Amino acid sequence: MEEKAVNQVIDQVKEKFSRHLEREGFRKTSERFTILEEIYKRTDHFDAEALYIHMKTKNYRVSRATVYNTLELLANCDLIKKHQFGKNLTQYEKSFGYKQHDHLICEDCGRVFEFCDPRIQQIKDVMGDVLKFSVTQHSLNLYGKCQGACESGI
Amino acid sequence: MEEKAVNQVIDQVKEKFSRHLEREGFRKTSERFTILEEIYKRTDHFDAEALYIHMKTKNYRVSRATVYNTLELLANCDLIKKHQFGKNLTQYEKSFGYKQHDHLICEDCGRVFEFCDPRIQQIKDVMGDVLKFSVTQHSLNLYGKCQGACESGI
DNA sequence: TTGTGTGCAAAAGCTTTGCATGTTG
DNA sequence: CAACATGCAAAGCTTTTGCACACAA
Repeated sequence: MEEKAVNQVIDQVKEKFSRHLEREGFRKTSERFTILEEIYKRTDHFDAEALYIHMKTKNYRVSRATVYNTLELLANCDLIKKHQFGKNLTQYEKSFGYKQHDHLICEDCGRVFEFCDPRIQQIKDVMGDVLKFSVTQHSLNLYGKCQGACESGI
Repeated sequence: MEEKAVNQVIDQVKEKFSRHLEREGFRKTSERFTILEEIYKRTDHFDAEALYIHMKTKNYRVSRATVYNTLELLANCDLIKKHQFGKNLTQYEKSFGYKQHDHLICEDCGRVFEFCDPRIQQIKDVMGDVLKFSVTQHSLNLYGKCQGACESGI
């Protein structure tokens, strides 16, 4: 059953978050776990405001400040990943259990697609070596036009 | 002489900008050319506010609105390139005559370095093909720590 | 002369901060 | 119960917009 799997993942990420908060000496508040749960129940890419609205819609009593605060904490323990897709707006995606991937952004419809290519890892390794730079992370975005859904007017 | 070369480039980019404005039916205002000139006299990466302050310092009478407007025009004709290096702030760099390159950003000191790797072109080609996506541009940033200047405390 | 571009200031959009109150450890 | 987290609203920062005036075509 699909939902069972989702719940399993939610248990795992809560556990991981819990350990992170403990390790760093932060408090385990209900808001933090609720936000994490809602993120993992939902899909794909979102921004802070959308998440805030979502929480409000579900009648949770949270503030923007807490949303931003929690997103920061979750990013710090790799439960979500921060992105910028060409706009001055931070977008997030859940990252637990996801394999490394990069993004294709359609300049027409704004949709975000994902892809993997091992060459990016090679670039990181080689460049870190050559330039005496310890690379911790990267961001690769390809921009263009999706010839599928978008061009057929969907 | 170094300065002579700079002036030659400035003449070339003004010419290119002029043709672009003509083609698109925009007016050739002194502000637009002055901003272009100041960008090409200066170095590397900058943001809109820094450029605005720079113009003010030089006693040019310009507004932020015109700076933003002109940056947009220059980006549209490939005389400058827009970037976001992990902050919600658009940064720019002159791009005329520069070969394709990507960026390494030091998470400690914020400095931006450049590198080239042909593999990125392969990724663009292959992914565009596989995913039926016409890739027009990309952005690849590597984040980490520069073991040189930064770690020795400079 | 006509209408686009400009300067200025105000507004908008995303994010952070200050403060009083609530909750965790 | 002490310190940290929260909610709320205000402030901050980057970017955009509205309007009257200036100037390119």
